[in-house]
Amino acid sequence: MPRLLPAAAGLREARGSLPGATFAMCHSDPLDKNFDFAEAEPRLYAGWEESGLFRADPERPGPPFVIVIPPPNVTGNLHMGHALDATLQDILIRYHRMRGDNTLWVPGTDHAGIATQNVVERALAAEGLDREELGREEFVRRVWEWKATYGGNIVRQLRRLGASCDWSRERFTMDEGLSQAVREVFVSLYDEGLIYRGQYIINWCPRCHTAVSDIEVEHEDRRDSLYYLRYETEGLGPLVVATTRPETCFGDVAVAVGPNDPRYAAYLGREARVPLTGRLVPIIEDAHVDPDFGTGALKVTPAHDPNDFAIGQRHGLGQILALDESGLLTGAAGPYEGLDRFVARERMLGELGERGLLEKVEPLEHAVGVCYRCRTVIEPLVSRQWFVRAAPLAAEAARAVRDGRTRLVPATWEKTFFEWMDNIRDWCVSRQLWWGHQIPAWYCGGCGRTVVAREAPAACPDCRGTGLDQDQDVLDTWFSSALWPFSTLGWPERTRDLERYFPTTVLVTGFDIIFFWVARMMMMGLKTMGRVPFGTVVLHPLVRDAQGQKMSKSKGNVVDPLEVMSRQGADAFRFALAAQAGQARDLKIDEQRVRGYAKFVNKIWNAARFALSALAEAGGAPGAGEAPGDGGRPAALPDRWIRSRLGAVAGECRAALEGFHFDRYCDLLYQFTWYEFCDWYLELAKPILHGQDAGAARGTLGWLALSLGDLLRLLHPAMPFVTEEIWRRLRPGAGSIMAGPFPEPLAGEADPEAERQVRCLMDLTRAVRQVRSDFGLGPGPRLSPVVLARDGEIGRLLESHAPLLLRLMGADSLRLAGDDSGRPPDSAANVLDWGQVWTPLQGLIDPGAEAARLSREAERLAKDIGAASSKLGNPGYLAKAPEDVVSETRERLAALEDRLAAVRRALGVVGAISGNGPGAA
RNA sequence: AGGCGUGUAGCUCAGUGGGAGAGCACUACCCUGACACGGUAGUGGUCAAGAGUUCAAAUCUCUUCACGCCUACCA
Repeated sequence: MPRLLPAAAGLREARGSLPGATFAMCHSDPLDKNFDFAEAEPRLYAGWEESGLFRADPERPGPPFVIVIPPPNVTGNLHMGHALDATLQDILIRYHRMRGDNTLWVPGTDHAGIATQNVVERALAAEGLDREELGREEFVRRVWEWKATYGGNIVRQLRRLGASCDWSRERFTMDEGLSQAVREVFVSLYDEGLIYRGQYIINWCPRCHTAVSDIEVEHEDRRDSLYYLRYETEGLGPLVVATTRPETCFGDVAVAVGPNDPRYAAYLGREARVPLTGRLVPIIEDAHVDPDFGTGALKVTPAHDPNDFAIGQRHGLGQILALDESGLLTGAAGPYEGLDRFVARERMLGELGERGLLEKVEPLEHAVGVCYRCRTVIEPLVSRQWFVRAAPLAAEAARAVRDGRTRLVPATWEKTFFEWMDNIRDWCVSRQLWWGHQIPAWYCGGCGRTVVAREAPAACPDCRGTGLDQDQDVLDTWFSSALWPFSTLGWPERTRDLERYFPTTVLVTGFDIIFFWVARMMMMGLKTMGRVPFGTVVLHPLVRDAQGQKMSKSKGNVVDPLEVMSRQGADAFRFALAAQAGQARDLKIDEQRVRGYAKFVNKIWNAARFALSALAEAGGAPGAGEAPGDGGRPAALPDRWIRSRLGAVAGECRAALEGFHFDRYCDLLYQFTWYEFCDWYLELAKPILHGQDAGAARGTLGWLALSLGDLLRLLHPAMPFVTEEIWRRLRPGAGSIMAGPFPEPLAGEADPEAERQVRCLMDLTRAVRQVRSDFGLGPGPRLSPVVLARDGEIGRLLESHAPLLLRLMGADSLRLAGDDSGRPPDSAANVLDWGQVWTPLQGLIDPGAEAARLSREAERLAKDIGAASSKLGNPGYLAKAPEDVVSETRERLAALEDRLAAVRRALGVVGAISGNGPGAA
């Protein structure tokens, strides 16, 4: 009678109190040859969502395991980076959920200031509208409207991937609660003097019409020109200055030369005439000037160059704005006023040439700053902006990483992190946009006082005037994302979620936003919460195309994850991403590889098909929880073996996931599933299942079902859909596979004896198959191998499994022969007497080719034997190498020698067949 | 300029002190009753180059070469 398997024999049942779930009927026929992912994925996902298994409950027991998703842009569509990010997070979340941890995965989206504003502006342009026409209020209303219509894309797309987020906790960076968090942080940092407003040189995008922070400027190498301009002086002849931006000369306030530069000693204290304007500026010396670059003289334009700005400060020089916010020349440029900077440059060069003020032009390769959003050349500009004083915050963040409160994985990123944190500059947080968190600062029209407050003040605290105007700027979008780990949990309210789930456990993201996001979350988390916002940061590679090129629309090499999923299925896609998520910096996504894992999904599906049909044949599925057998331990060798191996693999999977080695986890399961579970276990189980012994068949069937279930559980975090679909057929009514448990190695299941015996069966089988293959026999001819059984145990093993071996080998009979060498075989392959097998094969083989092949093998073996024996003849090795290493080498040497002997015997046989081949050497 | 990283089979990549591995591709044979999206057996490598440390180096150290990325105020 089948009975319930005792817990000790199976893998632990679910702990905790995850809600049981009921599911809709399975639709596809269990006997379909392929998994119909297109049908199953949406159905399964809907079932999961309804079941409530994604939802976190702070009152449940269990250690918290919390991830906040890196919020994608609300206007965005799922790209490869998101897909990788979400896959890795989902693997961790599902693994920990199955383990019984109290898991929470917070999803959400980012309002993405510039990006979103640009997108909506483009859409309006298509309607013939522009933002200025609409006015701020109407424009912002349109953006919200846009968000309502299109903002759900990415969230739906994450569902297609199988992401098990807690959608009841979905957040948006401009939600009321999160906006409140933003104001709260801004005001308290201002009160502490960590936020200030000031007139400094900043990076200005003339297309987006806004300031951008230093890290939002990307540098592109460009071939440009270096122009040598003559600045006339009184009596001393012209002073030649090299510049790449001649149009900024209208903003020049000085010419600087290096300290103690003998070439220019006479010029110091004199004045130079700015070309085309006739304006006189002082000639000064400053340490910044590199005497070896250009002419060793530098024009100083404090309003339009960060270095010149610093020089201007040092020397108390003024500033002249030569360019406006659209990149057009100002009134300072006289006749050039109103011209675009690049147009003006061309025209000026003509005039300079005509007037003999252009000494020469040299080609120059240099880096040009461009806007990371629209790639327009950035114009440094003096402007009044809000800044976060970053150094003290960064110092805390760096300390937290140095003392291990937050760990970066892989740790090599720590150096990069410190490098930046130790050299951090103040963060310009104001943006001249309409879409975003408006800065909570008000200016009194009466007395000019600035009021920074959580809510709009009714009147000026100084003059009581009511004419207060709020700052028109909004905050950098990264300001609100920096608060994400706690703002999403309800802060500044003291919520139950915040208490239970903060700090979060792991942050998973690409290394490209370490500075933009990770560092700033650390700074804000430490400042605001007094704790690091996450314990571990997992930095994954960046996804590239199959050639390793960055994906971009202009290159046309963008691979759409949705398309890949619709062709190959979400499971295959996820598995491909995770299997390649090693410690490298690039992840090359190639659909061929995804296709390979789709085959793997098919392999799993068919293994299940086999098991399910065997269960059905046995008269109603006993279910994986039921198995006959004694004392809950498997009796048959294949079952003992697979239980032992499953336990070991479960342990390795756990270790891989705990260490964030997603690639190892995937590789492990791919190899085990295909080459052990399918190729060997199922094959070894077949004769038992189809055999005469009904009790044995029932027993193996139970273990087969149980083991398949455990395998599915191991695979589930990476391949949620197919594993769930099979699980429901395998254990109807048992609830979702995602409720766990995740298999773990149990001491009672390790069975080294069974593993050794199965290895031996495998070696023997392989040896015979090799004979068959080497001689090109095909499956037709029946063989009668003779095995040299050199010890009683092996003999008994072979005798007890003779039918199995005959089946595997395709042999008619299997004979055991004694051996007089007395050496115990350590590799069963070596006990086959090939000569006995081959002798009757005369006429079926090509002796010449066979002799050549065997000679090559003999050569290789001799080389390996030479290496191993010289090692064993080395006194240093024997003295210093660990004992197990030495004995391993001895065993290997013996095995190699056995093999060589067999190959030589074989050569003798081949020689005998050919009549003149190489003799038995 | 500085920092980081990479270089292992045709391709994509694991492997961090003791037998050079995986997937794909390739070759041969096989539609064996889960799967031809399959099975079996194979081919293929001076682990970029050189030197050093060690009984022992793909692995540790140094140098060189090639490539990539990041940071940076050479106008």
